[in-house]
Amino acid sequence: MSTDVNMEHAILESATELFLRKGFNATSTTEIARNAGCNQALVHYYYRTKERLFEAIFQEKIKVLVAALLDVESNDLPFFERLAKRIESHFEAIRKDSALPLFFLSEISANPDRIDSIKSFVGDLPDRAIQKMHDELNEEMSKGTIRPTAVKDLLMTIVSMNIMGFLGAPLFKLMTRQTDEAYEAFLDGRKKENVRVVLQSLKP
Amino acid sequence: MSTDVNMEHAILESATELFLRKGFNATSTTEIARNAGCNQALVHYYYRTKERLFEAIFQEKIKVLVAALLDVESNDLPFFERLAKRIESHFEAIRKDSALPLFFLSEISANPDRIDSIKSFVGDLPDRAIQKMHDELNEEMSKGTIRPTAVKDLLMTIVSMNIMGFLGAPLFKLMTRQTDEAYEAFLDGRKKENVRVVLQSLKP
DNA sequence: TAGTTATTTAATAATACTATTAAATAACTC
DNA sequence: GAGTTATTTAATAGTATTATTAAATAACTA
Repeated sequence: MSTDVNMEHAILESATELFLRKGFNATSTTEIARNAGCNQALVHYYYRTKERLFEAIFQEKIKVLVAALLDVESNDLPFFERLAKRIESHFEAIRKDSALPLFFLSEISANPDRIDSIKSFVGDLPDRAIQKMHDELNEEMSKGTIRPTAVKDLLMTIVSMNIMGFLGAPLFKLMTRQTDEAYEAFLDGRKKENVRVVLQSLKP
Repeated sequence: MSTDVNMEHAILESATELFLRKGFNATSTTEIARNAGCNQALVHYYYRTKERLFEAIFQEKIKVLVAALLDVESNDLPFFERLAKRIESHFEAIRKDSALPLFFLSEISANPDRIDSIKSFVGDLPDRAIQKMHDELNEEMSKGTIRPTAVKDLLMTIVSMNIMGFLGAPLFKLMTRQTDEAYEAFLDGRKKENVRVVLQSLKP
């Protein structure tokens, strides 16, 4: 935490950390203030309400998520290599902010209205990304290089494979009795494994 | 809710529903009581504290989870068919209680101590299941019918594929603009798709 | 039916939390 | 440096929450 030259920012960082780890309801503005090193009233001075503070963070994190899903502006590699690159890039994006998936899923579950906040934000970006992928898949299918494949299924498979290792970390560590280090190493291997599984699943 | 012949049970059901949907912190004993149709003090009469009530439910749901992961007492089919059966059975187990994965993941994230509660409960069950699968895989590998495969990777792939469709439902529905019905149909298809992807990933 | 125990409620103590206000301090402007 | 604005704090109103207690009601037992 940068020496509070900017307390407003320190509060945002403190709140981000706590909201991501413990969720909206389990985090109090008192705790946010303590963690940021200021008086509790200051949290309200800058953000008026806990809800607004949360919204600010939620919106910011939606940006990160959307970027992670779509930013993979790909090059002119052949299909399979291009796809491999995207999967790896998606994997790395999640690794960088690995608390995000659970954060979104639980906050949406606890308060479904928040999905509107996402809806208005992402607009038609997903549609365009899906359309693009659709075209790419069609081209390969007509060449017979991949089996008939629905975009939704491919996307679901990629996201499933890439997210679960991070999402389920505590439970997997427990079930497989792995230390934190061993699990980190395991995750490293998953990146390649995910690519392999997805690509192989497309083979005719 | 069965006409409260048994209010203790009604409270448990009410709390289960609310805890699963909104999590521990977002659920008050007042709400649990209202939802069960009784006075708030009765919740404490039967369960003393909110924490104990939660523990009771958490423990009960661990049983369900463990059963879902391990109960697949399989028959004497050939390897690939046996595995397919297990994957489908796992998929159905999750579908039956599809709020459980998020419930565990978020409660553990919000309060990591809860993992001890799981640890003491499951004992060496995971170890034995993993060992068993390990033996089965080794047998196939030595016959050359599957590629070299680590149990952990195979398990992670199966769980990833089977859980994500339920876990990510709200977000996937949003991203792909599917109605609830369309998404249900999509999930139906996922069961077979998951089996296909996993089996294909084992091919040498 | 009288007495005993179990269930349920109303009332409330104790606490924690969000948000506001007024005052104090620091930073800035001219 | 005086005046103005921005930042920060202490104090607190208002509310919700968990948990307890004592009393009321229902169920059971002999």
